[in-house]
Amino acid sequence: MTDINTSKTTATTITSDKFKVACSNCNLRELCLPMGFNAEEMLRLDEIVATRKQVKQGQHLFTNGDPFTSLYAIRTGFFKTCVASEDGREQVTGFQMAGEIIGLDGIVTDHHNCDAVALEDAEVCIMPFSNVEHLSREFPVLQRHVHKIMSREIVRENGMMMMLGNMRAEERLAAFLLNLVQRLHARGFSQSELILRMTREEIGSYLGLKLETISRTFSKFSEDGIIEVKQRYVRILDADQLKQLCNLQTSI
Amino acid sequence: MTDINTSKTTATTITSDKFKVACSNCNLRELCLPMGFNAEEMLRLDEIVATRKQVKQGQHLFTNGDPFTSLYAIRTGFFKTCVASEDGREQVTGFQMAGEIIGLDGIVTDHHNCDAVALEDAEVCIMPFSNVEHLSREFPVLQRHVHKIMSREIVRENGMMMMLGNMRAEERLAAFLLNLVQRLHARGFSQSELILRMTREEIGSYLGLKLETISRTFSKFSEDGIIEVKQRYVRILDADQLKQLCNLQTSI
DNA sequence: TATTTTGTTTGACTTAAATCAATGTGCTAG
DNA sequence: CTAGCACATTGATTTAAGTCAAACAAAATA
Repeated sequence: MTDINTSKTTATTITSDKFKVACSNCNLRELCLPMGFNAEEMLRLDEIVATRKQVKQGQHLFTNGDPFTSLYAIRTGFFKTCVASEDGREQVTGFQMAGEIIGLDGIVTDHHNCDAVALEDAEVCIMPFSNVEHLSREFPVLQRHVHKIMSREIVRENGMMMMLGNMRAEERLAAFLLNLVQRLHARGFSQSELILRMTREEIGSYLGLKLETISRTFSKFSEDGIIEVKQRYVRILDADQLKQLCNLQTSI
Repeated sequence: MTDINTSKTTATTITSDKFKVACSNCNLRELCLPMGFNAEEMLRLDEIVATRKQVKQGQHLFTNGDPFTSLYAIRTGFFKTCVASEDGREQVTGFQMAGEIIGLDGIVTDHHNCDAVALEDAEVCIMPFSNVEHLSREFPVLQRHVHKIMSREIVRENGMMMMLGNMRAEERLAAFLLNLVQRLHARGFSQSELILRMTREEIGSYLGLKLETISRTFSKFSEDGIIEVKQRYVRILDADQLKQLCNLQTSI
């Protein structure tokens, strides 16, 4: 377990390289660095990411109905977003990790339309949306980036609709694992092993399945030699077979 | 059938009032009218909606993989958007009517990530996205509006995920009908009757169900006196019961 | 008008996943 | 160390929706 995404155990050892990679996308300042800004422009961009916030495991970053003021760029930690129906059924709509943005759901109504909950201790950058908009007017490259972030979320959710509408349990779980591992890999973690930050029930909610089905499907994959599972630890033994299982393009 | 959304039969009779309402949202010029722009500013905004395009029934407005250059504001007609998996399964991701925007899926990758198909003869405004971005920098109110359009789509898709992940066939169809009729009502059409522009199969694809299930559920609703169905014509007899069936907030 | 074609309804049967239930596992805290 | 708790696994059974198939209706075409 050298390379794995065990934040608590290895958080102190991941000091420079890993951390830089993991956070390379995590706020707009770092993000715009490779876009050729000068020092002064960088300072301006810093205005929108000056404030940081710690969120303890289990705590809500925001809740459905909260007034919308800011987007949040995740620096460290892991979140879920979920919506609830009137009669209490809950649907996890996404899992977000370092470098990803939460809060886009609030723009349209000026209040949030889902809950964001930390699945482990986390740190976020608070980006007041009026600042984002103001600076977007000044820096076209930032404006385009904000648009891309929103468009990416729309495309991701299109893929989720395909998954929930058309795919069988095995396909869904395969696509889910591949997507997770791919995103972790882009942050410098292993391609073949990961620690799940969520329960079987949360995975089930996300994939439109019950927790028992998730458990059974994990066991099936394990028996077939496709993965090795032990509690939250998952190692991918046969990525090709996993890819074959899901004909969905998890490209984004 | 006085008030119903029969575009072909009544298109010529809907000249002034109805047409204005139906199209009140249909492009940025009309949309920004109530925002207090002066004539000169209006002319500037006209730049991005100068071009119109006709799309015949069955034709693609754009196709997955097409280079992304523009958003499209629907003036008249009805579209579906859909994504396909590698093995050919198709998922309808949305139905769009006059006043709504298509093409947001293309921003993130500079090419489109779904197909947009006209379900009846349609006219759209072509809005080159670079123009939209340019003018957004100049007019904060337009910038905010563009952000809201994207956020609304994200929230809508969150609701779809709840639907596809948690709701039963009856709930899905009830929510679908209520949503359609509500959007039509906002455009000046009847609250209680509508003409479906799509097949049972397309409804099924959208709702994650098979066409036979759609047909059976229509029949069930009809037997229960909740709706009257005859082919594509639907009249809602008991909206309350329909609302009770779906505990989903179809607010947006 | 006759004839395909396309879309819809309905019935009989199957199945994937849900539900219900029991047991197992590994933390956490006293 | 062990008691309690949250989470996970596995088995038995049920069920909502899918599948297969036939008949029907409406629209398009000849």
